[in-house]
Amino acid sequence: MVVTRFAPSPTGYLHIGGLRTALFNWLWARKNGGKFILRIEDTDLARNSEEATRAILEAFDWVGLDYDGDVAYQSKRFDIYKRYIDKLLKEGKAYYCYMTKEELDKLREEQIARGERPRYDRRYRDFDGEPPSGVEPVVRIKAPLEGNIVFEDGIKGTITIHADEVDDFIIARSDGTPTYNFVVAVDDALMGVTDVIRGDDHLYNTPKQIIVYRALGLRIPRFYHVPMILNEEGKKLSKRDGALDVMEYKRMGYLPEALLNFLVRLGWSHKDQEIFSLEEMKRLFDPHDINKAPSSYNLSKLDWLNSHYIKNKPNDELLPLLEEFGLYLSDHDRKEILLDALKERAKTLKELAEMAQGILEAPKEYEERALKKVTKGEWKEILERFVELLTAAQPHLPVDFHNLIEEVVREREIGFGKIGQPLRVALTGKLGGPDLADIMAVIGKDEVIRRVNHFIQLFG
RNA sequence: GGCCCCAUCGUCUAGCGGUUAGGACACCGCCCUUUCACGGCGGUGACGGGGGUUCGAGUCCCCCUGGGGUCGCCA
Repeated sequence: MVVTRFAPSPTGYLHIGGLRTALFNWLWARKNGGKFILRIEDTDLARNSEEATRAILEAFDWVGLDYDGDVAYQSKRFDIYKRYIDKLLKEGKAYYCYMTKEELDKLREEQIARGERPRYDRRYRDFDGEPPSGVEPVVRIKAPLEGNIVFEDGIKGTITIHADEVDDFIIARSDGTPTYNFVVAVDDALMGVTDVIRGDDHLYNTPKQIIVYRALGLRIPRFYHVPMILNEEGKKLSKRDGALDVMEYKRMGYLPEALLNFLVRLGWSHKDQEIFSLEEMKRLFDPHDINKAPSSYNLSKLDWLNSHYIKNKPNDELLPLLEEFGLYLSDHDRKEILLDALKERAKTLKELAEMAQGILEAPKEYEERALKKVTKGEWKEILERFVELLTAAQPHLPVDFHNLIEEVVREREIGFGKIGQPLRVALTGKLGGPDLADIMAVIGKDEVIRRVNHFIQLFG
C-alpha cells in the first residue's frame, strides 16, 4: 500500500510549484491504488488563514485532483502532538529550554560576527538547576552529538548530513504549540504515509524529521526530493514572476489538462512523449524518473499544449467553459461551424472567445493596414456584385456562400483574393481569420449584406 | 560564508561506456491556402572548463566554475 500526501501551509494561494508536487503525489498514489492525503499544515496559529485553505481546495477542484478521506488540519490535532512531546520529555529525549528569544538573537549575532554558523548552543540540554523565573520554556529535541544522518532519497540517491549540522531544534514553542518538523514526522507516521514527495527545499528538514521518527520509534517513509522550478531567467520563482497562482491560469483561459500536462513534464519525462492524458500519467509516472536538476518553465510550451487540448476538445465541452469568458453560444444554430473554425487558431479559451466575438459582432473599426490593402482597384464593384448575387440567393451552408464567391470570381475573371480580401475586411475589419464561407454561414445572409453595404458606404 | 544538491540545444528533455548526441516548445525557411492559423517538410542550435580511468567517455572519478537549496519559537 502506497500512501502519499500533499501538505501545504495555508499562507496564500496554491502556486504552480505546489500543484506540481501535489500532482506527483497524487499520481504515485493513484498508480499504486494507494491513498492520497491532503493535510493542512497550520500549526502556526498566527499565520494560517481559512481563505488560503479554500483557495487550495478550489484549485484542486479545478484541475480535478481529489484526495482520500477528510482534509486533515494539524491545528485540530494539538492534543495528539502534546502526548508525543510529553513522552519525549519523560524519556529524556527532549528538554525544556529557558533561553529567551532575545538571548537567542544575541547569541546568533555573536556567532555571525565571529564568522560561525548560527546555531543553538545546547546550554539547557543537560540543565538540572533552578529554571529562571518568568520564562515560558520551549521544548527542544536532543539531536545526536556525533555521527552522520544518512538516508536514501528516491531522486537524489544517498544523502549524508553530519550530526553537527543539526542542532537541538525546537519541537514546541513557548506557547506550547508544536512546530513543523515535529508534527510532520508524527502525522506522516500516524497517517501511514509511505512515500513523501516534496520540494527539495525540504531536503535539510529530512534529517530533523528522522531524528523525530527515531526518538519516537516510528517508521521512516521513503523520501523523494523534487528539484525546484525556476523562472524563465533561471532564477528562483518569486511573486514578481506574475502568474504563480494556479487559478490565474484558469482566468487566462488555460485548460486544466494542459496545465497538468505542462507541469508533469517539468522534471519528469517518459522517453520522448510530450502529451499525457491523466490516465497515461497515472500509468507511467514514477518518482524515480524525476530529473535531478532544477527546471525553468517556459510558457510558450504551455501555450502549445493548451492549443492542442483546445483543438481536441469536443464543442459541447467547450461551450460552458467559454461562458466564463462572456461567450454564450449554446443557442446559436451555427455554433459548430464557428467553434470548429476557431479552435484551430486559439491558444487560450480567452483568445477563442475574443475571436468569436470579433465575428459575431459587426466591426466597430477597421484595421488601417487592412483598409489600405483592400480599398484598391475594382473592390467596390466586386463587392456590389457579390451583394447583388447574395440578395437573390438563399444560402445556408458554408458551401453555398463559397459558391457565390466563386461565381463572382468566374464572372469577372479575377483571383479569389481580389474579392476575398475586401470581403473579409468588410465583415470583420481584419485581414486574418477563419474561412470566409464559414464566417458568412455563421452570421447569415442578412448580416453579411448589412456589413458589406455599410463598408461600401463608409469607404466607397 | 558553512553544509547539502545539481549541470546535454534559448527552454523542457532522451541518453544509462561505442549514437551522424534523439524528441518537443520557440525561432527561421518551404509547401498547403482568399487571409491568419492549423498541418506537412526542412533548417539553425547543446554535452560549462580542466584533469584522470578506459582500447573508447555526454555517460565513471577528482578539481574548478556556475546555478539552486538551507542555516527561525515559518512551513
